[in-house]
Amino acid sequence: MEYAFRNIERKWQENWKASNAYKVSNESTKPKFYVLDMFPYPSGAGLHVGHPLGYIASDVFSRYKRLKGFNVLHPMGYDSFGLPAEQYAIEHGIPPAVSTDQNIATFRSQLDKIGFCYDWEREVRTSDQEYYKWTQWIFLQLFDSWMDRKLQKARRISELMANFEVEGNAANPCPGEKNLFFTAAAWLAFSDKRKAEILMQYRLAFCGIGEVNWCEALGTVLANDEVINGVSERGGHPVVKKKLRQWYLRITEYAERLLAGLQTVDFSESMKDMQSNWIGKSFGAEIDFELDLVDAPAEGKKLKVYTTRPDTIFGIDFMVIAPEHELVASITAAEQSTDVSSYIDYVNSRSERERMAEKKITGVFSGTYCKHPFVDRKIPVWISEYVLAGYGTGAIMAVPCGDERDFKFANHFNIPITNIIGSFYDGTEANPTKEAKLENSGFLNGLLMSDAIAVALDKLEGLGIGKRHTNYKMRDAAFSRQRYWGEPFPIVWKDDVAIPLSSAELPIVLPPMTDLRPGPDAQGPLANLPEWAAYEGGTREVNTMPGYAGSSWYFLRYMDPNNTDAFCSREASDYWGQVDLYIGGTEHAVGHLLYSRMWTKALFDLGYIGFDEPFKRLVNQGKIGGDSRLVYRIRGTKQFVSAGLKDQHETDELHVDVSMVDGLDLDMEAFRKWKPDFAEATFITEDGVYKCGSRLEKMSKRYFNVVNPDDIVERYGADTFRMYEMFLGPVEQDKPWDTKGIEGVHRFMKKLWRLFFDVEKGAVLTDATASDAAWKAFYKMVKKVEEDTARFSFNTAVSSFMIGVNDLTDLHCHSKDLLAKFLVVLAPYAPHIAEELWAVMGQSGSVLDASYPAVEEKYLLETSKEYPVAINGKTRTTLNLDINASQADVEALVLVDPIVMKWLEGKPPKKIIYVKNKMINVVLG
RNA sequence: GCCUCGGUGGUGGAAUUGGUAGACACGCAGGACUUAAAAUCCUGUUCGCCGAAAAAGCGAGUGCGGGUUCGAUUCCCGCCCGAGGCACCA
Repeated sequence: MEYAFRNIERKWQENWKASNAYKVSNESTKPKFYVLDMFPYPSGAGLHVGHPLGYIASDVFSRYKRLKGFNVLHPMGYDSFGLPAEQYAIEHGIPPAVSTDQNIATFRSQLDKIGFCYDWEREVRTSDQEYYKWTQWIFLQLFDSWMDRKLQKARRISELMANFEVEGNAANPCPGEKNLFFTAAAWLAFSDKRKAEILMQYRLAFCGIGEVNWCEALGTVLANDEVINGVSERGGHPVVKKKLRQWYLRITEYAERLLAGLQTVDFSESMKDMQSNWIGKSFGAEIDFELDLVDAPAEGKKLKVYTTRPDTIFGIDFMVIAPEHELVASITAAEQSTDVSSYIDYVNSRSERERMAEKKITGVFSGTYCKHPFVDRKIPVWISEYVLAGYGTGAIMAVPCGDERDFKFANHFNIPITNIIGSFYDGTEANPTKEAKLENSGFLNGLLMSDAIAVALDKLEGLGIGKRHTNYKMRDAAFSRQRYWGEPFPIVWKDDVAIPLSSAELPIVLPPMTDLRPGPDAQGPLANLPEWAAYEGGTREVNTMPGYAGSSWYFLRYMDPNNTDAFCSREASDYWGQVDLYIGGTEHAVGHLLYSRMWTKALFDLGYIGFDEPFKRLVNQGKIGGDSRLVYRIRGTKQFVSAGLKDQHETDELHVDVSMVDGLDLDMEAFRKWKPDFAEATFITEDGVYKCGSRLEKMSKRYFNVVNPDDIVERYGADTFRMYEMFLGPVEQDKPWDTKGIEGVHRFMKKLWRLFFDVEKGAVLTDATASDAAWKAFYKMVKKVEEDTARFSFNTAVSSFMIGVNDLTDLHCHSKDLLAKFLVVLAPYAPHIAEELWAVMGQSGSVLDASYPAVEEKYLLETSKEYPVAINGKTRTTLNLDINASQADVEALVLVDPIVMKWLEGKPPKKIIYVKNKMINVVLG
C-alpha cells in the first residue's frame, strides 16, 4: 500500500470540517492559549509559497498547545478594506466589494489546501458591515475621550467639560493648542461653537487642518509612498502639499505608555527599537531668550528654543528658527526684509522630497539679535530650513563647536565659533561629546558636561527662563483618507461642528458606488453622492477611515465574533485576554502594531477590556525569496546562449518562468511555446543542455519566480509542504525557496509510511512492544521535538523527526504502542498523515485530541559515554567511559590510551581536564 | 551617519549553558535492484597534504586581525561585508 497523500488529505479535510474539529468554545475548563496570525490583505495575486510560512508556524504551535491540554484560539480573517481594490475598480470597473469577495474566495481555497486548524466560524472581514459597525463604534469612543495626563488615562469628554466648569483648563492644558488657557468663567461664557472647537483640541480622535500630498492632475490625495521624488508614482504628475481638513488619532498622548509598555512584552530587540525610535523620546529643556529688537514689530516676544544640551549654553553663537516659524515675519528687520522674503519664497518652492534629497546649507539672517542670559553677547537669529517647524519649538540655539549641523552652518556663513570644550574641539569639526570639562562657560566652568546638564537646568528653572521638557518625534496619526473603500465616519458636520452620530445608528453603511472618481475640493468619492451625504440639515463626513482602522482591533473581535450588542463582551475578552503568540512580518513594526497597541490602551482606559497590551509575544517570520531563472539572448538575434558560454557573446538577460526549468536546465520546447516572441528561438547549449542563470530576489510576478502553494500541495501533499516550509530554516530568518529541496522531506514522509505499511505486504504493524533501543530513539526524538517546538525552532524539530524515523527504520520497529505515540508528536506538523495512520491503527477518537506523550526518562539513562579526548584542545580520539567515572579513573585510563601516549612522547602531561558528560582534555607540558 | 540583526561546506542549514564544527536535508559522484525507467536501498562527499587505493595519519578551517581560556562558531577589543529600520529630531 502506497502513501496516497491526495486521497488521505482530501478525506481528512472533509472529515474535520464535517465534525467541526476546529471549533473553539469560550467555555472550557482548560487553560486558554491565543495564537494569532497577522490577517492578510486579500490581494488579487493570491498566495505564493512565502505567505503561509508564518501561518504554518502558528498552526503547528496551536496544534501542539491543543495536544498539551490548552483551549486554543487560532482564528483567521481578512483585512479587506484598502487601496488596491479601489484602484482595481477604477481600472476595471469592478466594484471593490465584488473583487474583494472573489479574492477572498481564492485565498480561502488556497488556505484550505494546507490544512490549517482555523475555526472559520470566527472569521472576520474588516469590510463587513457587522464588523465595521464596531470599528465606527470604537471611533466614537475615541472621539468622546481625552487623555488625563496626570492619571495617564483616557477619560470621557463629559468629565472634562465638568472640570472646565469648575476650574477652567489650568489643570488640564490643551494638547492641541498649547497656548490656550481659560478660566471656568471664560469657559461658561464661550459660545457652543467655541466650546466644540476647544473640545476638539482634546479629543483622542479629532479633526484638524493638516498637510496632504495633493496631485492636481489625478485630482486626488496620495499617501506618502505613492509619491516618488515629488511626483506621483502613477503617471509622474507633480504633487504639492495642500492643507486639508483631516481626522487624526492623538497617539502622541500615549507616547509615554507606548514606550513603557514595550518593557512588558516579548518582542524582538529590533522590533522594540523600531518602535522606540519612532516614538523618539528625548529629554531636554525649553529656554526663553529675550529678543533684542532693532526695528521689528515683535514687541515683548521671546524666542523659545528646545535643546537636549543646556550644558552648552555658553557656546551659543547664533539662533536658528524654521522658515515656517510664527516669529519669522515679526522679527525680520527692515533692512533684511528683501533677503528674508526671497529666502522664504525659495524654501516654499522646494518640495519636502527635494529638501530631503539634497541637503544644501541655506539660510538667511533675520536682522535681529537675542540676548544671552549669562554673558553680555548679542546672538544673531537666522532662518534656515535645517530646523524643522514640527519638532520641539521650531527654533534652536546653535552651538557649532558641539553640533555638526551648526558647525557646517557657521562655516558656510562665516559665523565666528566659540570654543567651550578646550582641546576636545580641534577647529575642523564639531565634537558632540559629553565627556569634556567646560571652559568659557561662566558658572559651569570646570564641570564635566554630563554633570553640567542638571546644573544648567536648575539655574535656568531658578531664573524662570527655562523648563525641563520631554519631546517626542512621533506625530499624531492621520486617520482620514479621501477614498471610497474604507469605513465611513459616524460624523455629521453642521455649521463646521462635527457631531457624532449615536451608536444606535451604526453601522453607517458604505453606499454602493461604481464610479469611484474623487469628489470636488480634494474630497473622497463619497462627496459625489450628495443625497447620501445629506443628513438632517447637515452633511456627512465624506472621507473614510484608513486601512489600519479595522486592523487595530480585529484580535478582539475573534474572541466574540457574532456579538451584536458589543464589539466583544467583557466575559470573552476576560477569558481570552492577551494574544499569547502573534506571528507576522516586520513590515507592520510601526504602523499596525503601534495603532493596535494604542486602541487597546484606550479601550482598557475606558473599561471595555482588562489588559492594556494586546500582544504578549511577537514572532516575526522571515520572507521567502524567489529563486529566479535567467536566459541570455544574443543581442539583436533570436538565439539564446547557455549560461556557461554567455561571456563569449554580447547578451541581454531575460527572466524565464521557473516552472519551465528543472534545476538550471531549461525545457527548451516549453520555452518556445511560452511567448510568441520565443517561438523561433534557437539555443547554444552545453552538451545539449541549456543552463539558465539564477538569482535570488523578491518573489514577484514580474520575475516569473512565483511558486504557488497549490502546485506544491498537488505534487507533494499538504503535510510535505508544511514540513518543508518548517524545515527550510529558522522561521524568523529570510531564506530562498528551493523546490528541489522538498524531495528530501517527501522521502521522509514515505519512509515514515513504511514503518506502517509495506508496498507488497500491507500493514506491518505488530502488537509486540518495542525494544528498549527503539524506545530510546523515540523518546530522544520526542524530547527534542517538544523542546524545539516550544522555542519555535521548527526546522530542527523536523530534522529530529527525520533522525527518529531513520533510527526506527534501522531498528525495524513496527510496534503499535510506540508508533501510536509517534503519531501524536507528529500531528502538529503533518496532521493528515497522522490522522490517517491513527485511524488505520484503530485508535479511538481523533489524533488532534490525543494526549502528548510524556518522555520516559528511564529509556534515556546512559551508563557510559563516548568521551572525546582532546590533546591541547584538539580532539584526537574517543574513550568509552562509565558515566560516573572519577577524575582518577579517567586519568588512569587516558594515560594508557595508545593515541594519548603517542602525543605524550613519554613525558607526563601538565594537566588532565575532565568535564563530566562533556569531554576530556590532555594538556601537554 | 545612527540603531538592530546577520556572515559556518557546492546549497539550505545544525551545534540550546565556552566542551567532538558541519547534525538533518538538497545537490553531486559511485554502486545495488530492474530489459529499462520510476521508486527504493547502499557508499562517499569541508579543503589541503601523504598515498596506486583503502585505512590511518598530519595540517588548515565558522568574514578579517588581535585578545581571554586547558579549550572559542559561542566571550572581549578593533575592522570588513550584507540585510532591515531611522534619518537635518537640535
